[in-house]
Amino acid sequence: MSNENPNTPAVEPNDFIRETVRQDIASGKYKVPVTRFPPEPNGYLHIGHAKSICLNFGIAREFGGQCNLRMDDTNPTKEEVEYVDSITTDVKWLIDGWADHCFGLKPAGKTPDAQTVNGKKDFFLPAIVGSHSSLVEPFYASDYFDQIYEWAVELVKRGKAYVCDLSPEETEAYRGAPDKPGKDSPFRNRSIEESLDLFTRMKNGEFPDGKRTLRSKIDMASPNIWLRDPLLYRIRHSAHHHTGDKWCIYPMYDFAHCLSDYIEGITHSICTLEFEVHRPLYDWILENLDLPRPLPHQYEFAKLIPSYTIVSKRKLIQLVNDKVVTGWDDPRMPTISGIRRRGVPASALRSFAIGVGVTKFISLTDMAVFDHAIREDLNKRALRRLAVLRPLKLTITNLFPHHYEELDAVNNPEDPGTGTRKIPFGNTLYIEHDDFMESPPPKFFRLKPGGEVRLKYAYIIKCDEVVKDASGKVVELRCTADLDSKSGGATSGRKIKGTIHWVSAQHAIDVEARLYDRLFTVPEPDAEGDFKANLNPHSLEVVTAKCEPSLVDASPDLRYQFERLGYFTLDSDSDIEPPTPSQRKLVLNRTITLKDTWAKIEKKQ
RNA sequence: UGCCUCGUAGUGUAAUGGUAGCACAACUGACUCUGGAUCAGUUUGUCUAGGUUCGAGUCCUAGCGAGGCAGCCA
Repeated sequence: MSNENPNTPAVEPNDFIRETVRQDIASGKYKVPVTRFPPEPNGYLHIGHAKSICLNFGIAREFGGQCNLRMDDTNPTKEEVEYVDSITTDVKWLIDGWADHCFGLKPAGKTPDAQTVNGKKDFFLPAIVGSHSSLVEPFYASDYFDQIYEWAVELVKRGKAYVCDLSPEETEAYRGAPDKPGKDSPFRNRSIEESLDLFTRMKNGEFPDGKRTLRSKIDMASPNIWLRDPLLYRIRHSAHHHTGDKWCIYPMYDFAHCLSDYIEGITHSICTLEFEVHRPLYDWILENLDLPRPLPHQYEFAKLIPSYTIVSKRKLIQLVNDKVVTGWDDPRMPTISGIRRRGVPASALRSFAIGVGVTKFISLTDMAVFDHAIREDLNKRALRRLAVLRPLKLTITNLFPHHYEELDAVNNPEDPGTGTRKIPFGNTLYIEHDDFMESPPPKFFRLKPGGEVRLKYAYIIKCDEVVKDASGKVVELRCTADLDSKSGGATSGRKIKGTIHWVSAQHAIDVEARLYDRLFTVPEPDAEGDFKANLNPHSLEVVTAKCEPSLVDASPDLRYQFERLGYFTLDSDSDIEPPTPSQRKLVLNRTITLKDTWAKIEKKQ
């Protein structure tokens, strides 16, 4: 399957961050932009991350730069290799064929080189860009622990940092409040030598967790809380997924992030709004270390908040642990892996993630916009197939029971190059149960007693008889066909308002169709109260669908449209290589329904 | 009661002192062997009050509203 978006926008996106990048390149501040996508490996990537990925990689590709993937792994108690792997897979999938040529990775196992620049000591770890080699891997902030430690020592030597013995509770009390200045720590003015000694001993594991910290020395009275001598290092006797048990002290986000950016030569460090108040600290750290190369700068944008779902990692993990969904990649999840499994092409997700724009205004993005992006993409590429989700038997009484013919069906009217296929037709069919109503409301132009309808690619039929079982349920329709009305036939031009899909009962294959719907029933599930009270009880319905036989060859790389129903994709629960085609177990996920004007009319009536 | 940020149709997003546009949604209609797609059209907007200016969504002031910040999380 081509990963190219069939609707690549003619105009490149523009926003306040790109504006800055443009100016920085024009002024010669940087030669090319180097961005990074820095997730913490403590959960799966979701649709909100997709926006960030598209922003960072988008800037890289538009300005001839690069974008590094970096694990922001400075907290050993929360991070796992499973998440590193899923993140890497998801990023690759999302940018494949679009920005993989500016994907910055590093040689496996490589850490920064010490070098001298303009007479100053420096650490630098350049990326390998656009490599598909297996000898490259993502960057890890934890690969910089040696360098970050050295810089911490440097800050102490410059009198810009000190070891503090305050307990966590005392530290909090000393910090003050947003509208109340803090108080200096009693350890703030201890000697450089003593801090150096204590910091070394912290590193050597002489103290238990929480006993001491390394703090910057800035201003306890600052109106910005993040400038009130924020912590640089804490003690954590805990193994790390990437560095093992080498360390028992770990740098805080604020200290590690700006320096990681610097080491990789990042120019524009883009993050979400909640880090806005951290920016002065980001700058303070870099400016107080006398670094020889150009410094990175931080820019903030509003994260994506989609309606009818949640993106909080804590809540997502709860859905997984409580088995509300089958896993992180359940097609109802807003995770990138879930979206992928649902059958959404990467190009559709990108189109959405780019289309929502980049601002500093926190907004709720209507999921209908994503739905539209998916349909727009899939409409262009999906192979049309006939399938019936809820079968109703239909017998054509003026054809013999052994009647057999093959009809031509178009694979994709949006793409004539995909040609046609043959579909079998006989006197016994299945049609969609919804396509028949015994006493329909006005404007229902499908089948009704005595009414006529076109069978797609086949004949116009008339409903003569409705057969019911003992309970009164309709179990069969007996119809006569206008035998001259076959597509291309003598009376094929007759105007019939309705056209319905069907499959030949004798030739149809059974498929497990998983019909997914949105996971929540309200636009903002976690606005108030327990978000799980807003779960949609009908978010998954499983039916055995009757499909045209060509689907035995269904491929996970292709997308299908079941005509008049929706878009489907092969799920990984299917057999890929069965002993014989007829033994193949097929599971299809409904990616999204087609737009349904009738449902809207029906609702109004 | 501190600091920072943000307010443009229902939703999201443009307009960089010069005709408020686009997308989604909604609604009409055309076309249709997918009630899909496509095409044409309609409805709805600059938070408020002052000021600067020939001219303000844009600049200034004040107000109102929303959000963020007091993890040894990121």
